[in-house]
Amino acid sequence: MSPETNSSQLSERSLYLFKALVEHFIQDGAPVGSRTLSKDSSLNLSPATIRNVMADLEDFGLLDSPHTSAGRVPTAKGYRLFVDSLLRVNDLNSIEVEKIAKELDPGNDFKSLMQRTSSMLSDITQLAGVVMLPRTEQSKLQHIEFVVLSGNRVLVILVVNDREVQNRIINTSRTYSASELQEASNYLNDIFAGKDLTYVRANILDELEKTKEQLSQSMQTAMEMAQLAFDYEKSKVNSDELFFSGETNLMDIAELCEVDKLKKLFNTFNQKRDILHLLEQAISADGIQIFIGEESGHDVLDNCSVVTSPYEVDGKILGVLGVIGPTRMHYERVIPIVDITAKMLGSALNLNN
Amino acid sequence: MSPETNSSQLSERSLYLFKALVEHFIQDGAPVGSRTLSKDSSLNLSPATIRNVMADLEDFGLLDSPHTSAGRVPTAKGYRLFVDSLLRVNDLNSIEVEKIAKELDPGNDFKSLMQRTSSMLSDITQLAGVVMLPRTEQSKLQHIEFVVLSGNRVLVILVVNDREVQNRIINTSRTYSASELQEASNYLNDIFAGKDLTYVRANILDELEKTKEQLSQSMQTAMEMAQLAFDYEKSKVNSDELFFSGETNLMDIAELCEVDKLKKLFNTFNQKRDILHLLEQAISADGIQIFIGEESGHDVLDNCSVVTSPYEVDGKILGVLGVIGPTRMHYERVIPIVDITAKMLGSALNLNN
DNA sequence: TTTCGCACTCTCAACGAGAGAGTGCTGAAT
DNA sequence: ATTCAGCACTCTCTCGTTGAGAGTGCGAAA
Repeated sequence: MSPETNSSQLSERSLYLFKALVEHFIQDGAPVGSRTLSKDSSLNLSPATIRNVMADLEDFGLLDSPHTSAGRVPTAKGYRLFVDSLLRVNDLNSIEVEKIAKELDPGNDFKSLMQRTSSMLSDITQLAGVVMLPRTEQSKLQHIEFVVLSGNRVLVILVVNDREVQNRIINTSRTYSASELQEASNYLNDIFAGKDLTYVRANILDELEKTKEQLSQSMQTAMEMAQLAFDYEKSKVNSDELFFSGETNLMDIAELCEVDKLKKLFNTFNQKRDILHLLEQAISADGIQIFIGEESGHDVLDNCSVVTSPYEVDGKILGVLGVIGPTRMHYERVIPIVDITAKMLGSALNLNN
Repeated sequence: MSPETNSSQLSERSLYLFKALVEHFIQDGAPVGSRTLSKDSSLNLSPATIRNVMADLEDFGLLDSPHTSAGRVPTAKGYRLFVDSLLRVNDLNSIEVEKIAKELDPGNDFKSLMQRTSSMLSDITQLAGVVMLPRTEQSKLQHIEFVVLSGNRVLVILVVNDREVQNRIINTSRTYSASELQEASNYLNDIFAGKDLTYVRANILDELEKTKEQLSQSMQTAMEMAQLAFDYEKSKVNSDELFFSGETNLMDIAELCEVDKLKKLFNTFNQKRDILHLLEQAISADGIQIFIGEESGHDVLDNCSVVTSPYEVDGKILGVLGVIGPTRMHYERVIPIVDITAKMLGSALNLNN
């Protein structure tokens, strides 16, 4: 059962044939028979010999046959061995690297960059692209600002992490004047700017106590506002952001083209929850990570593989991006694309700072 | 060819039978034969007689038969007659009205309300829901604010129409201090708050000239910033916002369940352009509008109908919402749902003010 | 004008035959 | 001990056929 069992107990030749079979299957999508493989592989073996080898591989759980006379197909375990030990990844040609670089022009809009990255991934791989931007634990409050709206409503604007802007509207019990709120924001910026959001939340009450004693009206106002604003933040589901694109590319994949499977898959995308969960597993990996078929634990992803890589700025992981496609995908092409995209997105974000 | 031709030249009985046929087809989705209709309709006519009537209806272009021995199916023109002249709309029962009302709790987040409305529509109809929020021509600037970011970047925050917040980051040629920008925003708020965005854009240059003469440094700064900010606005595509949901519901519809049709349809949703175009046509209509099949001019919407209604606040149309489903949908149910949702969304937004 | 009867058309599901692809096993050759 | 040719076997897929079922159109009768 240990992964070593496979590669060590199998002969060089078996592995060579296995690799040839997987490549053939990825190319054609049809079960591969002994005859095909005999003609295909450079070692001159008869179909009969190859059949023996294939029977061994099937015993190891690397291959499966849909039915008695239908050639062999790699299992999830087979794919795992393939991507872990046998696959040789292509280098991307420079034209494609250029293309990726061009699409990742940082620009000024954070979300648009994420969206473009996702689109680019799906475009270039003809699969579904996904970029996750986790709600960072560490959120440094940079600036807080209040704007009076009509009807006892106040717009709170938080600038976080030198990049991200959060807006929320709070209902207040009484009408505040613009100058009052100006004072409040000045005060809050003075004490909380540069602090972590969780710290801010935790210390509002303390500050409120202090200011009560000092009885300054403006500070009192500031604290009231802040409390409302950050309560809202707390109540808000801590939803990370996920940018999909090219889901429809998956509709061409023969393995998935039954409508009800597609429906389940698309529903999963829409809910985001499961995909998030999957990507969160990848966030701690220090490079390309590949989830194959059922391995991921989500049975909608049968016949699907997810190739992911975290992207980082200044050695700090910011998020995860990746590609979702059929298990039968061109890993040797997809892997370097995901890899380089993650790196380039990282540096694009770095420039942005 | 004029719509009157149909209803006037056809006998009462023909129309009655036609209506029965359409209702039957909407229910079952199978072509309706003369025998079925004979048993179904309360007027006691033999199948043969009904066949004669159906032949007439076919001549009028209201019915079609997939093949010689397969009963009849309504054409787009037939549906048009049906929804325009024959349909009697159900009243919604109060439980459903309650349900809609509950989902449309205004809350404070504008976009979330739109999203919830769309979800609710798709949920309750089991079709695809869509809510459009057009980028309003009239955008009153309420407040402008600058925040210094690192690296010569400045965050511009515009509050527009007492509700909407726009963020953009601009690159500046030199570093500005926080107090400089504070002064700038004060100045800009003084002269431009309450004005229309297009007016602001148009008058920045004029003001710039004036301030040049006065040579005040802070005003000069303000104008420079404003110009950068509003140039950005100009370059930004004037993209209206569209909230879809429940697209996957359409995967159950028998008429659409071929994968390549679905793919085209979903691509259309993703591009948004065509759907926007369609909804924009509905914005000037003063109530429910129904696009049937190819009528819409977008051939991906073959076999689809779109039921729309504009929603308004204070008599001013804010946007359009609707439902996309098969031509064979329960109009008598969908129409009142769309209608009441539009009205309730209108009043929810009104409360919000 | 309505209806009955009848011949006709078209689809669909079921069935069976045959081709094609691929296997596993056996026994001989290397 | 490998390797491999031969062979019987199995399974799928396609195609043609067939019969049932549904529905039509038309002409003649009521």
